Amino acid sequence: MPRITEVNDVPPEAPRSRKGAATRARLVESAKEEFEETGFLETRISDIAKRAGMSHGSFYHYFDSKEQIFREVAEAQEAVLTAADDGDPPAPDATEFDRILRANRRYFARYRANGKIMGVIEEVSRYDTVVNEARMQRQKHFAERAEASVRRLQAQGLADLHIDPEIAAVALGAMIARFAELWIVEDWADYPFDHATDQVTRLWANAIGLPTDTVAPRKSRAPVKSSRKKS
Amino acid sequence: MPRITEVNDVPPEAPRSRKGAATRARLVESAKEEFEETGFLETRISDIAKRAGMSHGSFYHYFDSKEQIFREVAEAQEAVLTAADDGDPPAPDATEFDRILRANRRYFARYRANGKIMGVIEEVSRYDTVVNEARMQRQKHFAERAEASVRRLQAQGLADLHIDPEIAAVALGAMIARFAELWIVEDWADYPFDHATDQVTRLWANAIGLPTDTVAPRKSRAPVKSSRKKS
Amino acid sequence: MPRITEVNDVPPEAPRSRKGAATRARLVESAKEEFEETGFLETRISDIAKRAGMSHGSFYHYFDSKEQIFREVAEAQEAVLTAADDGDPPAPDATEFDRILRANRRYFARYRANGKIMGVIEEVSRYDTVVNEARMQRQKHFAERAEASVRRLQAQGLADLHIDPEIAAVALGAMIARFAELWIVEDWADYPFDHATDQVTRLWANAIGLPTDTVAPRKSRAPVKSSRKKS
Amino acid sequence: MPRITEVNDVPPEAPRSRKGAATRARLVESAKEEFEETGFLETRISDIAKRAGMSHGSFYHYFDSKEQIFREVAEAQEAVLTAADDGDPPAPDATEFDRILRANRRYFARYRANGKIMGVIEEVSRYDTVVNEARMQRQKHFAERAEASVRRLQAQGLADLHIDPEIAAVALGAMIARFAELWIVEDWADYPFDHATDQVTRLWANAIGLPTDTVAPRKSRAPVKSSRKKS
DNA sequence: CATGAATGAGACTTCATTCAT
DNA sequence: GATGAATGAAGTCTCATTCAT
Repeated sequence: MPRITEVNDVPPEAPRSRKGAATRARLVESAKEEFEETGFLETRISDIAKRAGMSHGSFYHYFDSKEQIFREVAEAQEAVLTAADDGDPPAPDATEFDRILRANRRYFARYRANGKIMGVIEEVSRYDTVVNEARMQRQKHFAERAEASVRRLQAQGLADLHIDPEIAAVALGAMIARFAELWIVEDWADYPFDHATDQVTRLWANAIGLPTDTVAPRKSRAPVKSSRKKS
Repeated sequence: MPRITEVNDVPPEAPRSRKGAATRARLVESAKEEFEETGFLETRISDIAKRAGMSHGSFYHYFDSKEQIFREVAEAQEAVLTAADDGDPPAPDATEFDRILRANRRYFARYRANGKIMGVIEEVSRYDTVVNEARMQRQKHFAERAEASVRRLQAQGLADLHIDPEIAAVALGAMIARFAELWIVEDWADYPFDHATDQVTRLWANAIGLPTDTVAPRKSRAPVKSSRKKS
Repeated sequence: MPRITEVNDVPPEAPRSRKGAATRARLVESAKEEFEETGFLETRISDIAKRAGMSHGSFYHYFDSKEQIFREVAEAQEAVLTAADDGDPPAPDATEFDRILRANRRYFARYRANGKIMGVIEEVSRYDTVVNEARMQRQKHFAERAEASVRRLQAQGLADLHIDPEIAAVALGAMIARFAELWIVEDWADYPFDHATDQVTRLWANAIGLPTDTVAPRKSRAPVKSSRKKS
Repeated sequence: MPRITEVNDVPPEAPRSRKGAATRARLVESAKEEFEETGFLETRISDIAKRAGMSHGSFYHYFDSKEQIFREVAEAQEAVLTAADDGDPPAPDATEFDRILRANRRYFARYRANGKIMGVIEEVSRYDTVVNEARMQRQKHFAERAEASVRRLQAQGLADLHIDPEIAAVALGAMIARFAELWIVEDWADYPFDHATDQVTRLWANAIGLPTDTVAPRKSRAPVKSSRKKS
C-alpha cells in the first residue's frame, strides 16, 4: 500500500457498452459502501468486486487500483458538498446572518447525510495527494466565497475592519469543517442540529463583527449544561 | 495492516538494564524521524531498527508493533502540546485578549515546531483508535479550558450571553486546530506568524463577544492583499 | 505461458468468407509487427487485435493462441529463407566458389531483410517445439544441399576427402546461421555486406578444400583493422 | 514476465552469517536443477524454494527475482566455459592443428557436461539482456583469442592472407558455438565425440588455410553414411 | 540482549479465454 | 462475424513476526 502521489497516466478506458457502464457504476456504488463500512485500508479489491456481484478480475476492467476508485468516490462526494444551493431561494429580505446560517446549515446537513464517507475522505486525504487535492479544492471554494463575503461586509460597514478577510475566511472555514468532523464523524456530542448550526453561525458572525443585534435570541436553549457524549 | 482498535494487554516488559533503556529510547527517536520522513504506512519496522542501528529482530524486545511505538511517539507529542506554560508568567495586568492570544501563540508555536509529526498524527488518528483517543484528549483539554473561560467571561459580563459555552469551546478549538493544520502542515499559505496569531485570536475574541476595543489595532497589516501559496 | 509442446488438433476452421480471409491476413500482419517490436513474451493477444483494428475477442475466430499465430508468422518466414532462387540464374561459367557465394549472399540478404523477426524466431524456437521444428527443417534443408554439394565436389576431386560431408554440412550451416544472427540481430559489428559475405564464403570454401586459387582476391579490404561495434 | 533489461540497483545484501551463505548456495544449486529440468519460463520461484527445502518467502532474502538468480547460475556457467585450461599442458612439440583441436575438444567437453543448462542459457539470452551480455562476453573472449591466433599464423606464413582475421574469428567461433548447440542441446545427431571434434577442427584449420598435410588422416571413420537422429 | 534467517498469510495483478449479445 | 464484458487460474511479492543460535 504505497503512499500514492501520482495519477496513473493510462487509466482503463471508459466502458463501451451500456452494460459496461452499468457495471462500472455498480462498482463505484459498492466501493463507497465498502469504504464506509470497512475503511479504506481494510477494504480489499475483492471485497468491492464481490459486493458488486462480480469476480475480482472484472474490477480491473474499470479501475487500476483501490486508490483510483476511491478518488472517484471522493470526487463525487466533494461535488455534493460544494454543489450550488438546492433548496428554496433565500427570502429577499433575509439578513446577512440568515444568509450565513443558511450556508452553514446546508453544509452541515450535507455533511451529516454522508458522515461515514466524509470520515474516510478525511483519512485518505492524509496519504493520497490526489484526494487531498480535491479536499483542498473544496476548502478553497468555501474560503473564496467567505473571503469575498467578508470584504463586501467590510465595505458596507457591516464587518470589523480589523479583520484580515483572507485569514478570517480560512480560519472560519476551518472551524466549520473541523466542527463538522468532530460533531458528526467523531461523534463528539449530539447537539441538536438547529441549535448547533445557530450557535456556530453566531460565532462566525460575531467573529467578523457582523451585528447580530437584530437577531432574535432564538429559543436557543443555550446555555445548556452539557450534551457531551464522550469524556 | 489491520485497523487497530485494541491495545495489546501484554506489552514487552520494560527494559531492565540501563543499556536496554537507552536502546529503547533510541528506537523511539528513530521511529519519530522515520514517521516524519516516510509517513506511518510506508515506514517499515526494519527501517526503524536500521536507523536505530540495530537488527530487525531486536525491535521486538521493546515493542510489539509499529502501532505501539507510534502511540508512544504520539503521546509524547500530545503531552508537549498540552504542557503547562513554559515561558514567563503573563503580566499581572494582561487583558483577557492577551491571555487568549498568549495561549494561541503558544499552541501555534508548539505545533509549528513539530509540524511533520503532527501531520502524521492527524493521519494515524483516523485509523488507530488509541491515537485518536489521545488526540481527542488534547481536544478535550483545550475545550474544557475554553469552556470555563467563556463561562467566566459571561459571568463577568465580558462575553455574549447568547453564546453556548460548550459549543463555542468546541468550535473555536476546532478552528485553532484545523487552522494550524492547514497553515503549517498543508502549507496553505505562509502568513507571518504574529499576524496570523493575532488575527485568529481576534476572531476568537469577537466570536464570544469579548470587547476588543481596548486592543490597539496592532500594526496588523490587515487587510493584506494575499499571501496564499496554493491556488 | 506454458512451454508449448503440442499442436492443437482442432484449430479454428478456415475463414469462409472473403472478408474473413482478409481479417485473418490482417491479424497475421499485425502479429508479425507486434512480435518484431515487442518480442514474443511481451506481446499480448489484445495488442495484436488492437493493431489489426479489431476487438480482442475476434482474435479467437481465427487463432487459438499466440503460439499458433506465431507459428504461422514463423513458417512464412522460414519459407522465405529457403525459397528457391529468385534472381537471375547463375552464369553458366560460374565457378563453384561463385555458386556458394551466391547462395550465401542470398541467405544473408534475406536474413537481413527480416532481421527483427528472425531474432524472435530464434528466441521462440527455444521454448516452442513446433517453431523449433520448423527452424530445424530449414537447417536440414541447407544441410542436405550442402552435404550433397560436398560429396559432389569430393567426387570431382575438388574437395578434401578427409572431410566428413555430413558434419561439414552441419557445421558450416551452423557457421552461416549463427554468423547471421550475431551480425544482423546481435549487431555485433557492421561489416560491409559484400566483404563479410565474401569472407565467410572463403572460409567455407577453404574449409572443404575447394581451391580458391582462381578466385581473384577481390578488393576485399581485408585485413581490416576492426569494425567491431561492441566491446 | 516482463522482458528484463535492467539490473536491480538494490539487490538484497549478501548473507551475513555462515548459515545464510549456505542457504543461498543451496538456492543457486536448486535453481540450476529446476531450470535444467523445467526451463526458465516454466520454473516458478516457489519450485526453487521448495527444492531447496525452504519457504518461498525465504527466496526473497537472497534474490529479487527469478531473473536475478538465473543470471548468477548463467554467469557461473559462462565462467566454466571460459576457464583456463585444466588438463595436462600441451606437448611442447604439438602442432598448430593440435592446439586448435585441444581447445575445441575442451570446449565441446565442457559444453556437453552442462548441455541442459547451456540450452536454457541460449534461450534466456534472447530475452534477458544481462544474460545475453554475459554470453556475448564469452563469445568475444573466444573471438579475440581466435583472431590473435589467425594473425599470428598469417604472420608466420601458416595461414591464408586473404582471410580477414576478425571475421574469421567471429564466423569460426559461431560455427563452434552453434554446432555445439545443435549437436548437444538439439540432439541433432550423435556423432562420436572424437570424430566430430576432429572434423570440426579440420574445417577450422582448412578455413584459415592452415596446412593439415602433416596431420595423419586419423582413423576418422569418415566418410560415414549417416548418424542423423532426426529427419 | 542481539542477531538475522526463516516463515507464510495475504493481497495484488495479469491476461488468455469464454460467451452472451 | 464481431464485440467487449466477465472470469479465475496462477504467480508475484511484501513484511510483520517468530525463533534458534
